[in-house]
Amino acid sequence: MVQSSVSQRVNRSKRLVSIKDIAKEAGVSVCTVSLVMNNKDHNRVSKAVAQKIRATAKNMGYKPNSVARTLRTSKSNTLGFVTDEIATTPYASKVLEGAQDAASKLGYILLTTNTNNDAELENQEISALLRYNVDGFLYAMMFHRKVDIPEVLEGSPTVVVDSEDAAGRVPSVYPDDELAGYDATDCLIKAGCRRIVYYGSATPIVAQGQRLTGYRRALAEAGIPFDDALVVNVLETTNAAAEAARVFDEIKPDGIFCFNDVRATFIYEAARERRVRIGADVSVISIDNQPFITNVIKPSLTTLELPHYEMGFEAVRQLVAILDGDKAVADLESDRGMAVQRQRDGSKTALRCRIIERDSIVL
Amino acid sequence: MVQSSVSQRVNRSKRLVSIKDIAKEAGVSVCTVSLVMNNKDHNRVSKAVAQKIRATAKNMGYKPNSVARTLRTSKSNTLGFVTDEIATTPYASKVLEGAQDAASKLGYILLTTNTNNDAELENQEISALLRYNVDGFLYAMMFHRKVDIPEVLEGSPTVVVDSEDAAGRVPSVYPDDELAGYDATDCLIKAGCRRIVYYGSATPIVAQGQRLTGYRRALAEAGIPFDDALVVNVLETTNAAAEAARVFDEIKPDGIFCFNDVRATFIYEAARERRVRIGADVSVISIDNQPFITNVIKPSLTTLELPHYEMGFEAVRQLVAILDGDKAVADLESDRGMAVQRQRDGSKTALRCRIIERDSIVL
DNA sequence: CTGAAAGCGCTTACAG
DNA sequence: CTGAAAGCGCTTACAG
Repeated sequence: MVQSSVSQRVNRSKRLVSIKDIAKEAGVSVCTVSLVMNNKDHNRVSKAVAQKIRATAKNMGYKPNSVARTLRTSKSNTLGFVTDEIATTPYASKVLEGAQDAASKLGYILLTTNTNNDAELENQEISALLRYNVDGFLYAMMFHRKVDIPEVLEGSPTVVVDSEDAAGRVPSVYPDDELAGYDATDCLIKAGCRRIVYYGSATPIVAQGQRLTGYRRALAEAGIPFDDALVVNVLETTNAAAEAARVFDEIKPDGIFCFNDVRATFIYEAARERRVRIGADVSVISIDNQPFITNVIKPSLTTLELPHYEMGFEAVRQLVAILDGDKAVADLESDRGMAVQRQRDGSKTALRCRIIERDSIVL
Repeated sequence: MVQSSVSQRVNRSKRLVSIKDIAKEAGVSVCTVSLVMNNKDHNRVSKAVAQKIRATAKNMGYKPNSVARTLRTSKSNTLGFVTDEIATTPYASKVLEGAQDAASKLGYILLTTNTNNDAELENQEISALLRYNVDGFLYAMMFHRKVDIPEVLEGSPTVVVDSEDAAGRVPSVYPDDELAGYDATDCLIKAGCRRIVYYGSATPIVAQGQRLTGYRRALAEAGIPFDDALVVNVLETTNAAAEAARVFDEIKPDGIFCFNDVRATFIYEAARERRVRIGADVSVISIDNQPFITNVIKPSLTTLELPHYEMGFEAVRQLVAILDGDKAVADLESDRGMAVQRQRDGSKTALRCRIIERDSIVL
């Protein structure tokens, strides 16, 4: 056994000071103490007594027991954070960080659990959280998709993070991929590009469709006709290199909007082989902001950042608004929340992606 | 307010079935039910009664209330997971995933909190977890260092993750950086390298010193004299490129062991400029396994992977062993745990880094 | 083999 | 303004 286990175990028996202890010490009843400790003493307890109670509580180092309070009130100030698979994508765990920050500011803590994309395990884990009386759930996915809310969650306030409830019933917070497609394309247009390739994903995920839609909208607004031949959808594992070659050899665009940073590396490689200078001969923009890519490849890649932190933060804000009412979250401000624009449609909240300007766009 | 908030709020009042309900239904007392539900009925409750209780419990969908049990027993089966700053490093949140998996298998759940490297916030957050009666703590850092355990944690069983308790008192689980340095260097030696550069970190973090030590041990074992001139410590932000150039222009090694993948990209760039072929003219190995680097650069980079998942898993295993005894964790097996070798020294557990072979080493 | 009772720490009507 | 009492759901001696 580990060396220090014994000495550590000893301390476990230490009983914390309770409301009863301070009642005895202050010479009042427990209910008076309770009133005061919950700041419900106004016009119910004399100033002097309240004063004394507060003082002795402080002296004795009183900390309210959340477990007891939960049992009594069946309100735990606790949120279940359920993920399908955390962190297969780097930085996706920023979602958790945002959720934790918001929760902390609102007086909540998070019970987190990972379902490994296993429906049975998911059920078990959620049931476990339920037994701990969590007040609500964050149902967080690894990427933007239409998702079915598990049945066990019915009856518990829930907010979906980085996905949309397929049934359209549960509030959902996710990136505005249409706007990201628009912003990225618009950025190229503003840089003077007129022949813009969308180097997209051949997998029909939500982001692909919406980013393409945004691409088309930006073109339309600029009066540039849409040309199907400029849409090149690829798979990282199969035809990405070949299609990147074709982009330069046949299409010869002046701007390229890549679905993500990884795909952009194929464009970079093809450009290098042809001595096409990105940031000088052709402009490139993409989405994801994986610093290990965007800062490492030359020239550094201009890209849009998915609002991971903000999604977590906003989802908690909405969940607590459901739980405790809008006033409870009124003065909650995200440190970085100002960077995103919300776009609401019923119970859906699409968060704008921030653009990170680097050197891959021709000035 | 969000559309569905009202319908969601309604369900909150739903009371779950309790031990009392099933006692009434089965015509027995609550304590008999309690005994049975906790499988303590052997030789204390008749088989028939136990049978009946189990059946009605199942019928009524009984779920034990963990909050009540915690209040009564002051054992919550709950662990506090405290991080300094989650996920500034991609995949570092694998630590959490490993911890969650182990916790789930051992019947624990995690309360997670983020201190943002703020001592005051850290105190608050830990105090909050204490109020929820967590049985113990994981104190998880973002990278391997000597760390001071906050005072609030005293008295609570704690295991440090990805760092070492500076005082040497609290059990600590971290990567075996010395062995990583040894393994990386040894891998180059086995590939025939004799003139091996250690392209390290100019920041004196724990990993730097230990990897260098491992490098020297491997050299010594192979009978290769250590040459201080082959140690090139750099900073990513300042002299990495210049020093990488010097490695090729002056030192001309046949093998390069890079402190991490990001540094390896400087070596790659310098090699490319000089038309030195990595994987053919010179062998390169590094540490981190950031797939976005290692798989993207050509040739793909052979590298060692930090045991993030395993550290989280192992730390929970040790913590629960302290809490519930060694037998409680006896049949816990990590899905991937077999890939690591533990190296124990008192309360310290160093986990081996797995080597991921790719194409940057000359065959 | 089974039940009555106390109690974990707290909150909340209720009575005075 | 203050206190006695009940109860949240459970477990654990104790008695029979």
